[in-house]
Amino acid sequence: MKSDRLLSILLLLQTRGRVPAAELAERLEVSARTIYRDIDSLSAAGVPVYAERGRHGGIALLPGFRTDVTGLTADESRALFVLAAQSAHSALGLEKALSSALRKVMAALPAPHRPAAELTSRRILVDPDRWLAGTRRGDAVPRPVDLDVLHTAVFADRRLRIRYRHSGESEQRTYTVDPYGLVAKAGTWYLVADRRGRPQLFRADRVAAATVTDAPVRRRDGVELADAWDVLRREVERRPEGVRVRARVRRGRLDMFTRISGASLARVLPDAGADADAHGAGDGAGAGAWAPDPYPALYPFGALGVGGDRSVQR
DNA sequence: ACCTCATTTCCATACCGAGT
DNA sequence: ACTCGGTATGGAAATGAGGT
Repeated sequence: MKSDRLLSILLLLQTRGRVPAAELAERLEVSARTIYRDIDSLSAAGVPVYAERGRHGGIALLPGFRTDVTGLTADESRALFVLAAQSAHSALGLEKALSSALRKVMAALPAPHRPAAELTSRRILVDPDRWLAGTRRGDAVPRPVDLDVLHTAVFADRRLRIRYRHSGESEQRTYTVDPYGLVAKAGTWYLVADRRGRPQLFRADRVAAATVTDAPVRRRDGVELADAWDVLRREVERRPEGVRVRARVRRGRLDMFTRISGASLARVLPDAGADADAHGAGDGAGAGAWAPDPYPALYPFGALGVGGDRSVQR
């Protein structure tokens, strides 16, 4: 425990410069007295750490002192910061641990690697959750060359010219866009970019061709990938499109049904009675369910079967 | 000179393992 | 079971540096 804390202190000091003992104590959940003892231990171990008294004082490392405990290459460190964007950590209650781990990695990275790792965390997002409407079709993987070009434009801060095929259209359109970054949403890559100053989402596997231009990117002030993504994600999930479906599902399987379909059940119909055996149900009544506007999309076909109009609606 | 804030010193408590 | 030594931790007062 103590050795872990000593390492945390060391890396915090590397990252932040001078830090008051009270702040270290708060962050590491011990008393300031314990922090001072840890500083003594670090000092005894040969770490050039010193305390500065008075107003604006604090604990600091001698200028120029750094540890490099990772041995990571530039690409390896960038890969770590892509992983770090996953919300799964918060779902597991590991958000704090992740933040602490990243702080350690960032602090321990060789100085030349740090800007790239930091940039990666701002230009790449991984959102493992499926769209509310449950997009399942295709799951097409973009040709590597497409993603490479998009990737290059994002990190080189250049405008991008793309030929893009919209959903349901056969012809391609050409756009010049200002990329914020790439987002992996449920395994599908998207380019988040401004087109004529407005944020737009482009599925990477619908980008037929892409060219990185010489023109520098024109991003809106103060807008980061996460902000633009948040706006676009909400827009997509508000869209009232999709397929209206009425399905028969065993009552005991409703929970699994909504989980698999990725949709929220709008209404459970009264017991379908005579149709109860339609799927060989032995455990009770059938239930009709469909999703009304504004979320009418369900894609449960195949997995559970669809009863068509056999459900009874009162 | 006085005040504020950060560090240091002193002392007490808790816990653990080894020895009796 | 008890004692002892070592380690870790926290509270409170003292000390010191810098700002006004």
